[in-house]
Amino acid sequence: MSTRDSLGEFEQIVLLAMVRLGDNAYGVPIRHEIEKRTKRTISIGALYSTLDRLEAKGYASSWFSNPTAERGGRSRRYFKIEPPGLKALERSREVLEVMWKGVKLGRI
Amino acid sequence: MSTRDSLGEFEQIVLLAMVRLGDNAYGVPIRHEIEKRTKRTISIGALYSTLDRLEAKGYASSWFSNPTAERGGRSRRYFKIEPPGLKALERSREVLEVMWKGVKLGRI
DNA sequence: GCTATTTATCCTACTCTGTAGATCTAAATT
DNA sequence: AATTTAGATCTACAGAGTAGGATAAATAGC
Repeated sequence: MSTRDSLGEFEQIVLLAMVRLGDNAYGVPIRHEIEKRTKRTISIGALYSTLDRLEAKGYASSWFSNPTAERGGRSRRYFKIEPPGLKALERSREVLEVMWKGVKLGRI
Repeated sequence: MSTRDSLGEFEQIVLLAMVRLGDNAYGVPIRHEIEKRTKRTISIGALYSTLDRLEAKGYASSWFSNPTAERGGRSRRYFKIEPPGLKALERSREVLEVMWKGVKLGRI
């Protein structure tokens, strides 16, 4: 691992979507939440590989639900942010905050 | 190029350092500004390769100064953010803003 | 029961970004 | 001319971002 240990931008976005969704955080709604809020489409692959990496780093955990009674059967893989993920999110926000502090782009 | 066209986190940080420094934005002070504000060390190589990439994408421009009268001779390569860089910075900020909006990590 | 439909995740492959630090350049000082 | 100082370049690799086709599993309808 690098010495850096802060998050990439997309990792932040995915973690935040997870936080926003709470108990309903699995692949499909996570993707939907990001697309809805950021107005940009994200591919399925982009999402799942990021989720896998977040889990591998201990920033999130996942487990499978029993299938529901709705049509369409594959089990959902639910995600939850873990304490190191929370810390990393905070650090990332702080770093950008100190760099932005006082900057007004309009005046350049 | 990807379809994404927003900035990586470190790219944002470097562009913001450039903005903060105004007329004094060349390698050494850029690095110093980032280390001072974020409290993390960054390697010389990390900085220059990012600067090169930002320039290649048209987000920044650079030019060489005539050497000054100080000891230590190599010309400074000054950097300036360009309009597409400003736009990209704004977009990146907006994306993170909508994802953060209303999130309170303390309550998780 | 078999097939179509629906929901959802997995897999593979590739490009771009992040990171490191040794090396190279060139002027001013001694 | 040797040393010191400021500064940029180079090479190489690890990690994050991106894309979409393939796969899986359940229900609905016949």
